[in-house]
Amino acid sequence: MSSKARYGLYVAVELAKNYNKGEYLNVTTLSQATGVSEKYLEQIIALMKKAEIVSATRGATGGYKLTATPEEITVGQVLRAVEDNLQIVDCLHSECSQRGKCVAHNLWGKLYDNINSYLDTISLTQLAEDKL
Amino acid sequence: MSSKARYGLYVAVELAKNYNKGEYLNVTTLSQATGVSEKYLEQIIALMKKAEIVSATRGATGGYKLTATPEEITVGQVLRAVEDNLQIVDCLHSECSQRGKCVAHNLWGKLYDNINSYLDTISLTQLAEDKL
DNA sequence: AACTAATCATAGTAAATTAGTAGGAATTGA
DNA sequence: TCAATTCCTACTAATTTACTATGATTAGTT
Repeated sequence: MSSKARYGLYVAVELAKNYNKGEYLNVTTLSQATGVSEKYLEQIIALMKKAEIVSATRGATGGYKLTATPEEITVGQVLRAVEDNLQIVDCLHSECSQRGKCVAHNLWGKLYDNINSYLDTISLTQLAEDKL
Repeated sequence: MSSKARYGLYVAVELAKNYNKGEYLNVTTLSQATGVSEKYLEQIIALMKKAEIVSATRGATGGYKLTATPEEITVGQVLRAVEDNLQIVDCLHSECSQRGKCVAHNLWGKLYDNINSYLDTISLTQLAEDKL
């Protein structure tokens, strides 16, 4: 797992903690809470936004919030949004010249399913409360 | 997963196919069977040997064979031997200054356990016969 | 004893990836 | 209009990956 995965979880947990307030948290606040630079967080949050885990408002008073409750959003959603390597190998979800010939290919597919079904059992609430 | 993981599985499957003959396969044979260079395979097999999945004899007529039956050896054993990244993050099994403070750390541990317990249900025989 | 075929050990390297930094455009509330 | 914010994209140093290369060591054969 890359630093993006870890930082993505930090951001998600921070937004989860503040979810009931209904406010948008800006990147400066998130940077202070997580200890990650604002500029790097922007890039990571952009991926989460693309995956529709967070929504944003721009301009003054802008910021980010979760698009669903922390009970509904899973660790799997966050990691798939942020971590390219979660797909195990590049050829798994693109075309692969060895498809069918490579003994590993099907294994990677099954492993991917296994990992994701586990990660999707864990909500942000569970992660935040360390109830794994 | 790196190329070492894939090639490690190729080698393991090839040795599994020839297990009943009881012979040692040399790296030239394995290279031809897998399409991977001899020199790169040597390095990968060295890791498998260190993990006691394969044994070797040197000198003329030397080569490699599995240390147990293909039914007994699991895909998990091979991948742990060969793939550093299987441990998800470096800090998981070494000292980590953030231990306890980092919400991700425990998750990585649970994920690691989950992945390995899955991979350890799959034998080389199953992999070779594509019965996942 | 010499020869040959093999493993074993380790150094080196080009390409790709990671983990950021940096600059500035676009947006929006006051 | 101004100021605070997100959004977009280019750049870069350090690390990792995926090998290649060289040579020492070992052991069966002649």
